Amino acid sequence: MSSDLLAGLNPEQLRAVTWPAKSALVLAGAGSGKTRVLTTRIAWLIQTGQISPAGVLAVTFTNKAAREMQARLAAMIPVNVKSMWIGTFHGLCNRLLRMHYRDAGLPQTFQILDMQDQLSAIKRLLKSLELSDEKFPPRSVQNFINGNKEAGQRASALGAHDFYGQKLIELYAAYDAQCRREGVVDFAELLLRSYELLSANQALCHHYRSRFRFILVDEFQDTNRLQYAWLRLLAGQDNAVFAVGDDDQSIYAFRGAEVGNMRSLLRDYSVEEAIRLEQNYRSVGTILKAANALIEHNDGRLGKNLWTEAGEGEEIRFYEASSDVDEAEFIVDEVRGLKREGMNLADIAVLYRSNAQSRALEHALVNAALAYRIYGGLRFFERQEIKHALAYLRLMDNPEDDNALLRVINLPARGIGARSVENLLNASRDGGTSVWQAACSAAGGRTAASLAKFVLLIEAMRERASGLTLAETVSLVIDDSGLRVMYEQDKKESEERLANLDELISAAAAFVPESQDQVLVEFLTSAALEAGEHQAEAGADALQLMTVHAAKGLEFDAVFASGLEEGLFPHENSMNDAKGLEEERRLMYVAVTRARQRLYLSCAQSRMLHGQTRYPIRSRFVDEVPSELLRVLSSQKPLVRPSVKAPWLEKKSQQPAVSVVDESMQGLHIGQSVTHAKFGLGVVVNAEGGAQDTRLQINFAEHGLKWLDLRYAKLQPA
DNA sequence: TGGGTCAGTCTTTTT
DNA sequence: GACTGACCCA
Repeated sequence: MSSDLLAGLNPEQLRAVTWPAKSALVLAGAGSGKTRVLTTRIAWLIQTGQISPAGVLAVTFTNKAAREMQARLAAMIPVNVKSMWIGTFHGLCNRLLRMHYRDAGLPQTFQILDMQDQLSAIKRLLKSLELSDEKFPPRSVQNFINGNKEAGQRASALGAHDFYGQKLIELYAAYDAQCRREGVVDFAELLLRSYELLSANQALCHHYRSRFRFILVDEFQDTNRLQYAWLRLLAGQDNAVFAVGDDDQSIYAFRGAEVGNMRSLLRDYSVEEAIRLEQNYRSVGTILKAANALIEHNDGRLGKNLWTEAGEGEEIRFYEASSDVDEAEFIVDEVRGLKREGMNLADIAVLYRSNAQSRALEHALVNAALAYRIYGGLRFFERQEIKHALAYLRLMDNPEDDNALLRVINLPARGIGARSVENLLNASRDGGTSVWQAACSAAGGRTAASLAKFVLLIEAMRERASGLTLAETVSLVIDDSGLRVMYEQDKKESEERLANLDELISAAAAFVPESQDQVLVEFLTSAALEAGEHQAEAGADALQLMTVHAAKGLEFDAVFASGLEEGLFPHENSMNDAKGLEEERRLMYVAVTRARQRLYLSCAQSRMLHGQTRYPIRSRFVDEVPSELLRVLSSQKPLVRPSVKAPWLEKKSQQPAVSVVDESMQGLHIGQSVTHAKFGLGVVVNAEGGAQDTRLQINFAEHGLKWLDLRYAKLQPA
């Protein structure tokens, strides 16, 4: 009967699926059927009696992927998929910590801080320690803490060479102490804490080791050091780690992912050779050729070449727009055309490097009345009204949660202003208590009628909520806290916010808890862990807009890779070191390999960014695609930059550029491509000075922005 | 205390 | 452009 399962697999897939009970590394190219391999292997292991469902530990990259894997398995074999441990690292660690909260030294109902919460916790800490956030930017403190946690390092294990470093370490320790006091745990802490739980607790570790004989990991290229260590710990000497990944699609180094884990796995688990899945079932030939050519430019790859039995397909279309607006309009036109040809909007994606780029697209789409869906930006559980409501819920569950308390203590305004809060914070710091306790004692005092009311409000809500369902509780909180009235009175955006609050009640009604006794905690946990993954879900027929990161693992009939400009894609923060640039290129590789049939590449000669206009030049990634694969669209805009008068010049009327008389520019103008003997190709982006001393600012492809004196710089129109 | 305005800042990607 | 923090005034 296992032949059913294995039917239709190609030889490499079959080899991977039926790999014996030892560790393996599967190098799975984009569109090579890796999800199928992974799920089929689990099904095969169960069907051949090598493991029971409860012995399965599978790690996915997103919660959505975990759900999909469960659904697929349920369709493949008749087992209770609930008994399997399938989830993200964070989800699995959360599960572990909830089950063994005592051993882990956590309160039973510990709450999870998302990045926002963590940041505000850090800001609060800095304030209480009277450290200026100029010297210690909360963001970098956050990075420091998370970076170290992801490397498995506690503050106590760190050493510093200088005063500043020492201070950071102290902050890290103080932050952890604060979290402990408040009963909260950040993302990285979930992992680190469960790692420590297992390594400190032999019996527990053994228990899980003997349970999970087979450990399967998807998107292995995006695991970080701590996750790798966690896997090693669980695998011990005897268990088999079956890791599936693609080093060419490693795009999360910025948050600690180590592609090197792939090589480490080969070494640490004595895997002789990786299994390569190179046959692609997704894209046509030209797209694969482009992807292969592009990724060739990276060094140190494990090596892999995608091929297909499908035909060559169409050429890749390239369009260089005059502006971001023009680019958006071009995309809209093409999407309309595709729709006329019968393509579903939902099978078309517009990808971009950063979320901010969606604005121009959105604008054009609204004008064109095309249905679209944007993934990214603010997620549901990150919206302020939702976070406010959740904060009340958290507070009811655990009043020691200072983060939650401070968020809503004066929201809606109830006469507890900045001054009172300050006093509370001081009292809590001096007394070594939570802010809640400080509020309780201060509420007894004479001046604190509003504080007393707040304390009573929370307690009353807690009492009234007992015995209610989750949805009823959420509804009660929204009403009794005054949030609903507050938004009803507030005209700005109130409709949407109220709708979101109602949506929260619906989400609570639809929530399926694992157990009956911790429903609220589970709900809050899932809100934090799944805050809204930026992954597309099937829905109405609408054009899909998302970042390239969010598109990982997805595929579309047609893909627009937009904003292919130096400084944007590759992003300026990453393009100056080799590693950063290679990650950008992998990102581009991911973008390209999302497309099944048709791929568009586009860039713009001018773009509004951060509220000002920039004149970027075409991304090097466009040039890394072999030109014979490209079809350049728009005849009046050849690959070489045109030297027509740029339309955006009019907009620059307040800019210094205007003070320059035309003659002084020797026939050059802003937006024009030029070459310089030393700096190479660039674009004139600004000008200043008078007729005698004109200086031009030029954005060079290789050397970035430079001011050059027109009298000396020998510039040639390109 | 609370609401308003304004200037200044920082913008890559996210489990 | 969006969000923050600072400042001012009722």
